[in-house]
Amino acid sequence: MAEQAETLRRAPLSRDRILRAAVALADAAGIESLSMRNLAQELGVVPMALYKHVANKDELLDAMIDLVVGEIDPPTPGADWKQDLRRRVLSARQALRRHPWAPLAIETRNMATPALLAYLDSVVGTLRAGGFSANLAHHVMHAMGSRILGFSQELFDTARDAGRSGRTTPAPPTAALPPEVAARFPHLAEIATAASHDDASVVGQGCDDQFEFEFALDLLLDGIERLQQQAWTSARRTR
Amino acid sequence: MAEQAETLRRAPLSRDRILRAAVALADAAGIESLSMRNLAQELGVVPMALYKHVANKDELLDAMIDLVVGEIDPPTPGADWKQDLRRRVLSARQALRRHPWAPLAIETRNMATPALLAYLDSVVGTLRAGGFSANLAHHVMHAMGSRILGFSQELFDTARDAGRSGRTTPAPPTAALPPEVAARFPHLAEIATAASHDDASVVGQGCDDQFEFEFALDLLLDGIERLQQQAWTSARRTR
DNA sequence: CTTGACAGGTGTACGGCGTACACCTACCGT
DNA sequence: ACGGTAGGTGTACGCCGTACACCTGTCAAG
Repeated sequence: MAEQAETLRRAPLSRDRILRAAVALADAAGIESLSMRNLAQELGVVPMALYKHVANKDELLDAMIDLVVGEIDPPTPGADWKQDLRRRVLSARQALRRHPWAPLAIETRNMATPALLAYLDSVVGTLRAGGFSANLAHHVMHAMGSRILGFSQELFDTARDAGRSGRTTPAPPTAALPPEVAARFPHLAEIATAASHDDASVVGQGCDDQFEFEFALDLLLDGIERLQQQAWTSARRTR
Repeated sequence: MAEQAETLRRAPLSRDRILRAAVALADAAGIESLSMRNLAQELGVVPMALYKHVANKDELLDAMIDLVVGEIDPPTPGADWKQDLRRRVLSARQALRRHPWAPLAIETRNMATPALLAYLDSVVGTLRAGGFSANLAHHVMHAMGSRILGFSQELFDTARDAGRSGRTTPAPPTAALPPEVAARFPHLAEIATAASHDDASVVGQGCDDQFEFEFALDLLLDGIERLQQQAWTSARRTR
C-alpha cells in the first residue's frame, strides 16, 4: 500500500530522467561511483528497471557523453575561422569542466557517438570554409588532438581526479611539490613554483590551468595559421 | 605429491616476475583482461599469492607504467634541445606503441610514479639547458601535454582499442567511413579519405598515425622555438 | 639438533559489479 | 471483457578486488 503510493508519487522512469540523473551523479560523486545500482537507488528504483530504457552501461555512458558534447557552442557561420575555432574550443573546455568525469569517459569509450561526430564535423566545416584544404584540415584535426574537445590531459591535473572521486575542493592551483620529491626532481620543482603568466605582476603564484590551456591553444592556432598562409602562398605561386 | 612437484618446478614468484607477466598479459590480451585472477593463473599460482609481492592492483598498474616509461630513451646531454626533445618524444611514442594499454593506464592513474617524474624532470632539464626560462619551460610542458609521452588521444584511433581488447590485426589505416555516416557528416567524410602526406605521390591513402603525430609535434616544436627566440630577443633588447 | 620466527603460497569468504531471465502488474486498444 | 504489451521487480550468476586465517618449508639462534 505504502509502496504503491511511493511508486505513484515518483515520476515515471524515462531515458531522459535516467540520463540526467546519471550525469548529476557523476558530477557530484565521480564517475567511479556511477554504478547501475547506485543510479537506480538515486532514482528510487530497482537496478534492472534501468535496462528497460538503456541497453547497458556502455550505451548509458555514450549517451551521457553526447549530452555533454551537446553543450558545446554551435559554430558562427560567417566568422573568421581562427576566432570561431578558438571560441568553440574554449566552449568545449567549459562544458567538460562542468563535468570533470567526461574527459576520462570520452577517452575510455570507443569514440563514435553521434553528437561527437557532429561536433567534429562542424569543426572541419569551419576549417574548410576558412580556406583549408581537406588535407590540411585533416592534419589540423590530428594536431589539435583532444585539445579540440577542450582538454589536454594535463600532466599534473588537479581537476582530473575530480572525475573519479567527486567534486574537488577549490584547491590551491598545484601547490609546490613535497620537499623530498623536489630534491630528487630539481627541474620539476623549479618550474612548479615559477609560473608567472605575464612578464610581471601576477599575484597568484602556481599554475593557472586555463591560462596554460589557452597558451597551448594559441600556440597551435598561430602555427596552423602560418601553415595555411604558406599553403595559400605556394598555391598562388604555382598558379 | 604431483602438486608439490609442480610447485617446485615453477620459478618462485617475485615482484619482477609478476610485473613482467602483467605487462605481457596486458600486451597480449588487453588491459581489461588483466585481473588479479587471470594474472595469477598465468603464473600458475593462486590470486592471493600476488599480494605477497604487490600491495594491490593500483600499485601493480603504477609499477607496470614505470616499466614502460623506463623504456624511453635517456637524454643526450650535449645535444640541441629541439632535436633531443623530438627524439625522446618519438622514443616515448615507440615505447607506448609497444604497450597499447599504457596511455589509458597512465591517464587513469593519479600520475605520480617515480619513473614518470624522472622522465618529465629530464625533459624540463633539456629545456632549461637549452636556454628556456623556468617560466617558458613550464608553459611548454603544458603545451606538449600528453604528446610529451608519445601519445595524443588520437580522436579516431585504430590502435586505441588494442589497449582494451588485445592485439589488433594490422588493419588498414582508418578506412573510409560507412556510407550512411559519411552522408550525415560530409566534412569528416571528406578529410577521412583525403590525406596524402607529401605534396603528391603517396601510395597509401588513408591516415598514417605516425605522420600525423610528427606533424603535430613539429608544429609545436617550431612554435616553441619561435617563442624562445622571441624571449631571447626581447631579453637582449632590454639589456 | 631443536625450535621458533618468518617469508611465501593457499583457501575461504565478503561485498560490489553488470546483467540474463522469469515474473508480475497496470494499462490500453479491440 | 480481454489479451498484449510496456515497464518495474526479484533472484541469480559469474566476474571482480582483497581481508583474513591458515599451512608449510627454510633458516638462524639456542
